[in-house]
Amino acid sequence: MAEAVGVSHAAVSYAYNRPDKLSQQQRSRILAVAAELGYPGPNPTGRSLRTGKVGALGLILTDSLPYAFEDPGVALLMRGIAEVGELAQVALTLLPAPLEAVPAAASLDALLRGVVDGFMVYAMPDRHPVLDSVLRRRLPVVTIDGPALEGHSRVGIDDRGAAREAARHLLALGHRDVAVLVSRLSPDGRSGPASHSRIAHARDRVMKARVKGYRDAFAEAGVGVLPVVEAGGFSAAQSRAGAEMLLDTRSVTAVLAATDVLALALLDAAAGRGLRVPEDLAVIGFDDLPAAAVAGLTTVRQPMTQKGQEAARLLLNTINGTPGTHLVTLPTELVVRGSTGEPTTGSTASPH
Amino acid sequence: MAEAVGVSHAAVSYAYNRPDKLSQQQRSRILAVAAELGYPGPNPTGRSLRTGKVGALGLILTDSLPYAFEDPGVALLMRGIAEVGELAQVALTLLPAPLEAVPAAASLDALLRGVVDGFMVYAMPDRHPVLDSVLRRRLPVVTIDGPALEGHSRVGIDDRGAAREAARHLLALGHRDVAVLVSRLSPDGRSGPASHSRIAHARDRVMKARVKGYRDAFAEAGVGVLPVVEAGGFSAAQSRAGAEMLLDTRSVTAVLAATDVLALALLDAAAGRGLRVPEDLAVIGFDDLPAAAVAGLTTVRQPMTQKGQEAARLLLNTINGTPGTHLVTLPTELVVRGSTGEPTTGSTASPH
DNA sequence: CTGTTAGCGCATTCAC
DNA sequence: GTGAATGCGCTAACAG
Repeated sequence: MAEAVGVSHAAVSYAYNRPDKLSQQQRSRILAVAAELGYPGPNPTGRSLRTGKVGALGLILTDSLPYAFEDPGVALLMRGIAEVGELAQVALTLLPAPLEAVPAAASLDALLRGVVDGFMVYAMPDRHPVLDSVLRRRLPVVTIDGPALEGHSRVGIDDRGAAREAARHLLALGHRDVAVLVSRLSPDGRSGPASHSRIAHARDRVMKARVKGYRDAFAEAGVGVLPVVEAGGFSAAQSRAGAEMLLDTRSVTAVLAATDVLALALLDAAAGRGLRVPEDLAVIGFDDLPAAAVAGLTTVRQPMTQKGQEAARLLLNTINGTPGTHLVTLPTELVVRGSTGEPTTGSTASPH
Repeated sequence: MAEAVGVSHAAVSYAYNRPDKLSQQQRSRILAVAAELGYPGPNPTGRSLRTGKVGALGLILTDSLPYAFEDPGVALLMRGIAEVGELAQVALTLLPAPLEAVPAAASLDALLRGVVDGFMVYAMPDRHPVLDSVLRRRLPVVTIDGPALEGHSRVGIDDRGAAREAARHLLALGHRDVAVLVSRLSPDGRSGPASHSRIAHARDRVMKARVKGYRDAFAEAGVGVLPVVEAGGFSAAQSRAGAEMLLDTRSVTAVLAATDVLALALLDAAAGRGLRVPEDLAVIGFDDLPAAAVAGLTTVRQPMTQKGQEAARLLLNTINGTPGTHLVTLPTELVVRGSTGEPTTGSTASPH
């Protein structure tokens, strides 16, 4: 503390944080000297150590960060988080969540080192190693669409119920030959038709819940078969490949796409084959991304931005000492646009 | 340090950070006790205070954070940053940059408190108060498309040259009645036709440079008039309003849109009026966002992701002690698609 | 190999 | 009002 130039130590601290505890004159003199000496003001790290607060919320996304920015849904989520973060004057720290393949010790470290006041965990598959690391930090945690963590708040939607509603819509229109397209059921890179067992052991809770919802509706209606195809991941390339694969292997009048990204890829793939939507192929998505409206996609709307807001608010509250854990379930809504209609008598979407 | 349970203080630290400096047995014993006691491992804040490093890169965006997530270009930039950051095992911290209107003292504080090892500043207008705060921190800084800061590295493109090339393309096609649409010249919310003086005093360097480039080409060609219309901001809504305004007030055969977001809005607005592109209206954008390819937009490609990568690398190097400041200028390229063509003899795009 | 010592920069007591 | 002392949790350097 080089500010021995006149006054003593704590006075400097007061000058910055407690203007009331110092004489006006003293304060401005200190600030002037500081400016002259190029003293940058209280060091945030020192302050954090002392106060125990950092002023940053950590956000952990599945898979690698770089990919996350490809996902329009993530952007909406972050927007919501940023809105309340900005109001509360806290920063948003994106933590690099290591891929599962990486040896735990090496890169989970980075996460453990993250200087934040709490974590938000988005769409993490069950039993992902990162969860242990997060829990070990003993900081406030809020999961979003993630696993329910003992003693921590969670925000999400009723994925199963919403998916059920989407499937009912298709059934009501008369579709019986329907397939499901999901991004992935477990983070192991596998793609292609998914067996019952694979679905039963799915680690991606959101995808699993949506598949369950679709099946609920078909079971209700007494329509037995509902094949599930897995794209293998969330990226645009994987989504497109999954769409092509489904169209290659299945002869259906409609597809239940578990995300809008998949549905949009399906629309492209269908157009590439000269299939008319919805006459030859009806498509229903999930999420209601901005692009869905443009494409005229029938889909399930979920309030992604609000999800982010809620999560950030919940986390902030916990950080600030409000006790209690909350489970917030946000509403969804089926949005019917032009990509769904009654099936034509002969299915023209045939294999190859 | 409650770990007086057997060994002494620093040994615990070694157990976590320097396995080689401890006997295998000692180490595992410490770790076992830690697990039992629920000791979360070394506290990141304490470590940071001691080592002087945090493990996080700060990113400061113009205007408010929430809006930034609406901008597809920002997503690409962050993607690049995240790629490098993930490799280097550092987190990315998004700092809330206060709006200019807000009284400086209040919210610049949050920024000063940001616990990071260095800053990346994106597209900051000249003389924005946030710059002072950043500089005051005396941490490494890299600006992206931002003002050139004395002694700090910078990455950008040749906006003026690239814009010149875009304008030349239009001139070569035979267009003479052309208008420029920019998002904003200064962050004061003004929209509408921009006077020469307003352009000359523009604080948004990127927009200003592009306008200059457009003008260069028209001056070269001896075509005098090149009206500039300002949308007032970057948002989708403002872009659309700006596009409508331009179409309302100007009778032109082509528009030089200073960003793809504006160009895309223009395409929509034109479609809404039944104008054919490029026959009735030629449009050229800037950035080459993914959406530009889909829309068949002629535009200037700039490597946004690479911008992020370079900036992050530069910052990381500086943080790690590599001396020197660098000015990196990335290449651009004119991408001709379907939105530009020769003007038809009679301009059909008439006011109202 | 192991334990001890000494700050990193700060905010908060408490005494004056 | 102001100044001096204390400890937040850690790691680097040194001494055993």
